[in-house]
Amino acid sequence: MGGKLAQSKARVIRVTSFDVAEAAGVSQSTVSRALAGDPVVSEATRLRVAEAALRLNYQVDENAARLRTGRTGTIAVVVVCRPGEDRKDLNPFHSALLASLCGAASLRGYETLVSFQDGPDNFNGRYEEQRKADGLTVIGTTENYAAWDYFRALGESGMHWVCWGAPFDDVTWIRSDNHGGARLATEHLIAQGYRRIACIGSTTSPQRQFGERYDGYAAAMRDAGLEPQLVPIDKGLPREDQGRRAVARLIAERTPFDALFAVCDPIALGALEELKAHAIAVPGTVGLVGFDGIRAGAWSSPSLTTIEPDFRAAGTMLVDKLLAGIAETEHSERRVPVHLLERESSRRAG
Amino acid sequence: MGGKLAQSKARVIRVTSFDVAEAAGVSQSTVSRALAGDPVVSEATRLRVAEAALRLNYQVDENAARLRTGRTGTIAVVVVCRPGEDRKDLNPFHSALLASLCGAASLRGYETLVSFQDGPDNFNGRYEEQRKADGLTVIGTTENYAAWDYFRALGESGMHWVCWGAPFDDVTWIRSDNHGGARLATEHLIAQGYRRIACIGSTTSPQRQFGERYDGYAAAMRDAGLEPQLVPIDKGLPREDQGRRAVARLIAERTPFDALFAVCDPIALGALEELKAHAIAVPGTVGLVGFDGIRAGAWSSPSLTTIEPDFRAAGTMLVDKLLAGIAETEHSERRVPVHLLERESSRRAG
DNA sequence: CTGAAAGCGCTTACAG
DNA sequence: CTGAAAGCGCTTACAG
Repeated sequence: MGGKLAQSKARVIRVTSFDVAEAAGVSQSTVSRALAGDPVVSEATRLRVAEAALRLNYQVDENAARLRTGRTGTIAVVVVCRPGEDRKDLNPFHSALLASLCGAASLRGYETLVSFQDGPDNFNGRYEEQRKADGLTVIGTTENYAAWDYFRALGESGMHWVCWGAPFDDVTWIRSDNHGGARLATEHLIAQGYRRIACIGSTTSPQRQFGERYDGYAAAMRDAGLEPQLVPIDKGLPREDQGRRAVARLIAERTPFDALFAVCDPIALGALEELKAHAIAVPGTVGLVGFDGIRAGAWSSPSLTTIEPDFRAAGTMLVDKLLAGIAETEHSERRVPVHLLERESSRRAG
Repeated sequence: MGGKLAQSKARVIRVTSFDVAEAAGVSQSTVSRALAGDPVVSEATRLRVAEAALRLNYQVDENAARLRTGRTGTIAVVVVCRPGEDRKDLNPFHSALLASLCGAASLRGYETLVSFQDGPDNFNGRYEEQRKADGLTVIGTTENYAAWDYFRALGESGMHWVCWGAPFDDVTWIRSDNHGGARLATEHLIAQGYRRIACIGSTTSPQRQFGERYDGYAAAMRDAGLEPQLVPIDKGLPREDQGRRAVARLIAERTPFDALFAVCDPIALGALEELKAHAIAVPGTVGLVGFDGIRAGAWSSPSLTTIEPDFRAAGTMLVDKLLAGIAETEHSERRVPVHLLERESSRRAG
């Protein structure tokens, strides 16, 4: 009975364009044209219709409109999560990227239809076929390989999509300028007078950006006549712990080093803690630069020099690349610009 | 010509339920029933239909389905921005809340339709009338009063909505347990032996939580027989600067204090910087507790003791309260639980 | 400039 | 268990 009542209440009197037509004394098709701003309707009619629509509190039923036109004005956004992970606990990077994406779409006149997906029972990228969106953006954790395989396969069928974070290169992606950023970081350390600069990172991580950052670092080192040196991270640990372990290992092995480039900020912050634990002065004895520009780096002691991608650009580039794909327009950019955020951890006097 | 070409390509061969019907040798209505899982169709038929649908790559046109049923399975989320502010540059708090909300909706089987709104030309909360969503959640900056007035007025018309961040109390909101959290913070400082505890905050801010936090602080002080003392923040400045200024003023005025409770973490971090600039030991000479549990506080030196709201709960509570409103069910919770995150800035030996 | 009509692709009573 | 038919509320040729 409660259910029936609720249902009958839900079936509230809907105002349709026919009601507006009657109130304005015109036909339903004229209402549609007038409200859509078709210049063919006379100003007087448009006004009468607009007034009636306002008075009746009329809104176009978008489902009916879309059924006719096929246009949705919507971009689907899928956030890939770790299976079993709490969907409500997205990390700050992905939260910021999601927000940037939604904001950029909004500026282009699109709404975003967001869903979180973590397993085969809820994978869905068929938004175009379902007529729920004009295209798809996929972001989220790199680690969910099943998800990325699913979307890569879907893409074969010609749907419009772009992504950030896929573990492979043969899809349409946007990424930070990792190579250029790592080069910036390394050249900065060299300019500060550091010479034995090690890189805490990985060349084999599914995180493509880690490899790209190592490459940028190594290129800058070689250009300066210096020997690149990789301190590999231990898989499966939290990033901070990977940083701590890497430094602990360097010290235990008595490897000489006077600076560290960490392929991401959390690794750098962990490394910083371990250096402090060993009473190694930063930046006095060892210089340190991270990558990503996370906020926490501004409050560490010393504050962390880092490479900061332009996040706002990230959202815009994803949206613009997607829209270009839909419109079959050229759009060659796919690297988000980065800049050096120089703080204390790399500031060596002289 | 390019436009025409693009259009003709867009008008790609759509697979409908009639195509599936033909392929499976049944009627269109049977296809609809079979794919919807109607138990009335025979297992053999269901299999034939499912196979044909898969082979033809068929997906239900959700616009047509919704036009018939009226259900959307979608929650609209409006993010209120500052007018003129870059929509792509949402602060970490709102990014996290947005992500939490989308994730929570996802767990309840809903997708979220996100839009960013900042001015009268793009205000839109008419998602139910437009049949784009079953209800609305509004989050974002408190400062955009025009936006909040718009949504409050809309709410009068009986639409389903809940919000976080409105500058008034007479709407359906979810908030942190600000009073309880401030009490926790204050009692913690008292337990650590601090007595002259000042509160950096405001009792008149449109940010309702600031007033609630001051009240909780004041209540805890009085319960302990101590005198509450408010250090008001200067309007219109970045939060960090408000913290710096407040501490500078306390020192300039030679007001005695041995601890500070800041009504939010950024204010606390600014206060911490100013204390350090004056060589005042934290927590040795002055104890400090913030509110919000932002990540940066974990990396400050000393790290910041704070009150952390349960963000995951925030998204869930918003979604559940909205869904309860739609279903006309009881849902009385509206305070997100908080807990004390004890770190270094308040840890006084003895 | 306006109206009558077709049709977008479904779901769901109604019959059988 | 299945099919024929109505109808959800629009947009847009087609006529006038």
